[in-house]
Amino acid sequence: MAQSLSREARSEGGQRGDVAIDTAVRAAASDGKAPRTARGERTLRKILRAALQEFGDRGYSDASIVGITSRAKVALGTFYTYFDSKEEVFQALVRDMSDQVRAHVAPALKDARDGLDAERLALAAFLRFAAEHKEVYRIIDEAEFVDPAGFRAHYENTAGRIAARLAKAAQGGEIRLDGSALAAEVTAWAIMGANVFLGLRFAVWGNGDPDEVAAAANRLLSEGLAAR
Amino acid sequence: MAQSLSREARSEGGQRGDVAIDTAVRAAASDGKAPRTARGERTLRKILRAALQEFGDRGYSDASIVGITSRAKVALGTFYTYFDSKEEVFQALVRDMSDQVRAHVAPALKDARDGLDAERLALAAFLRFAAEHKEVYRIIDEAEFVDPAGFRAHYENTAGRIAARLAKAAQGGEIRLDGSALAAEVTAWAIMGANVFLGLRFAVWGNGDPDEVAAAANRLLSEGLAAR
DNA sequence: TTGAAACATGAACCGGGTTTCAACTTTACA
DNA sequence: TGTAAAGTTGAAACCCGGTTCATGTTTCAA
Repeated sequence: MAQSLSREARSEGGQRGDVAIDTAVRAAASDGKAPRTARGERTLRKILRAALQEFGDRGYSDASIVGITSRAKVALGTFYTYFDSKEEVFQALVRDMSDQVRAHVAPALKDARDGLDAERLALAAFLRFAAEHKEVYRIIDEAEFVDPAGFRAHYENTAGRIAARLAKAAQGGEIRLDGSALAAEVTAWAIMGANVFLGLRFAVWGNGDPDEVAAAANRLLSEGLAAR
Repeated sequence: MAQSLSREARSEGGQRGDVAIDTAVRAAASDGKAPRTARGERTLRKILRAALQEFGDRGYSDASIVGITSRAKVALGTFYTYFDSKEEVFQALVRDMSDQVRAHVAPALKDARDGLDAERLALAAFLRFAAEHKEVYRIIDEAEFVDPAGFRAHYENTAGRIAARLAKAAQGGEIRLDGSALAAEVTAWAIMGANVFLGLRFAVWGNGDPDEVAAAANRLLSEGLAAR
């Protein structure tokens, strides 16, 4: 049921450059305010898309429900058919954006020649995504204050995925490994933090070529800084 | 003149664990709303201290002027003797916190045996500071949305300082160096991002021992991940 | 075709927070 | 000691945006 609705609605949305919003649709759906009609799902998607834009370019506190509904071209009250509050849409969006990032990075890993190369490709994919979707970057960052739980979940999941990749590479003997659990977690968080800030500097603000930036960062990661 | 006022006022403030707020005092002072009296400076300091607490534990949008003035134990209207708006105090605070971080990290560098060791000590000092002053961490982070210019300035300055340290170490032949300007900037931002996220994970959220975390991160930085 | 459920509408309500201001108190300095 | 400048006060004006709700429209299944 939900399946067929999704397929129907997706075929009319999805302009170039837009990110999908399926996770948010499902999140809202599991919320007791699920649309039960194709029209309903279409409206929900319009609102979610509009909310992404509104939050993306005005920030949480300057964003307004009127702003969202007028972008979506629906009446003010319609918003409350699908969400209980401003905060709730934002949370739905955060979960979705978290998923978006993962979904855009994952396929890039397929081409990796080895574990370190996977990290390079992951970073390059992330940089490309961040450059093209600054709104997404911004929403996740602002979640630190508006939806701390969602924010934390996003980064813990991301760090967990990095740690898992490193563990696999360590098992294959490709990267050095000192058994300490702390060292493993520190490494994962350090890589993640570096990636996020490189995204801020070179994708969101400046324009560095994603591949060059990723290559430079990868050399640092594999060889370190100490002279031979 | 301002000198003697500062000395006077400082002697009555400064409870244990508090961060200083001198830069913010000066910033406000250069703003046309400078206090011209010892009493005035005392009040300004009370407001700034209160604002730091209020923003620190409620976040920018939940923080209120009433909250600030009642913490400071001054009347609501007094606030507007020193600041034109809520945003303006926040900006003053951001500049100040940026300075605080620098001021707490700088002295730790004196004991460094070499360039890489300096980075280790810098991180350890930062972690200690972040653990003890989560409000400061939070305010700088939230500046991304409330005071983008201040936020950007903070990180560009920080990255610049890291880059300068690395350049010096490279000149001494201690760390490898490929001449590329991009690589140098990528390295500085990567280190900074790693530090910030390690601060979030181990100082603000969890509790990792600053020295152990810094040691683990430093090994990653100097040796990299590639197996021998 | 029809009626019940789902959805859409936007004016009005409402609370909370920022900012103003005129009266009052304290400080500085001659 | 006197007075102008600096600082303090808090009630009230003012603004703005989130949320509600009664009414009207569309959808869907029988």
